[in-house]
Amino acid sequence: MEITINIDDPVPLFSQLVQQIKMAVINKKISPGDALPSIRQLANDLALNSKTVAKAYRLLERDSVIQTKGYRGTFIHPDAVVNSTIDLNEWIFTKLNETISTLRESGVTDSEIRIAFNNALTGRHNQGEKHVI
Amino acid sequence: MEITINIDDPVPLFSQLVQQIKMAVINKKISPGDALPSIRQLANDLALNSKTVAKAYRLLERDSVIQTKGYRGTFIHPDAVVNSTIDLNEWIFTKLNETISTLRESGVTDSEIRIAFNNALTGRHNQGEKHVI
DNA sequence: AGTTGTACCATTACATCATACGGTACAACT
DNA sequence: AGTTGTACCGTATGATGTAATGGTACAACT
Repeated sequence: MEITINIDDPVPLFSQLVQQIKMAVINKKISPGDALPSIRQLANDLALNSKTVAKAYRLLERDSVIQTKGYRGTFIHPDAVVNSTIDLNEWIFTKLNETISTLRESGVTDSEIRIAFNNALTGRHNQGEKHVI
Repeated sequence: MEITINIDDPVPLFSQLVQQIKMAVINKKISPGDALPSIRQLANDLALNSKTVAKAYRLLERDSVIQTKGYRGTFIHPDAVVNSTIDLNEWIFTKLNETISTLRESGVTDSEIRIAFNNALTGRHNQGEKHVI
């Protein structure tokens, strides 16, 4: 498994890692059950911070592409091949697009959508015009 | 119609204007058909930039609270009373919250939601992990 | 003792955006 | 000539979020 990180690539480092590991799974460079290098080991090899690698591993486990077994290390998930082909971002994009389209059709400004989005995401409510009678 | 703008209020100036005009309509300080001060006039009276007032007017017309008739000036919309009580932001907030909840339940990170949201809003696609086979 | 993943504390650089401002110009009216 | 709303150019500031970095610490194992 050869992983190459490009600092000049606009794609975030942790994303490059996620991509390449998924690609390695898809292209059978690594198979379910195989052990992955430890976070610190990989960080050292790629000259990255361990937090960056940890972030990639965390996302990969969320997508069930890898499995961390605590002190025993990290391994490729049994269903890794299938789960590597699933593009979660595509689904997120679609979901958000539906909502945004609905709002736009009602004449809502992109600015207003953005503000409301941030409010919704951060949990706070009623930022802006609180003219409720 | 007395309008007071507070510079120290964290609420944006144009929002304060929108609020106060809607409140004036609700409290019958102004009635449908009444003429509003011109953008430049009001900006001058409140010591605001004309663009700030114009932005408020634009939003008020979008909400059908006022009606601009070009060179003839701006007037209170016939349905202003009803439309002033409608809280569009509430509806936007609810709509976005539904989508965000759905995504979160699927383990999607707030960070990922934010990135996908920006991509969806700016129209661009496939930012981040483009590992599609 | 050394390694595993993980969870905190933190800072830095960079990008994006909202808000508000200023100037200039236009057509259509009084 | 003066006014109306509107549209375009622009700049400046403050806020916010991402990405990436560093250090420290923990329990559970070999």
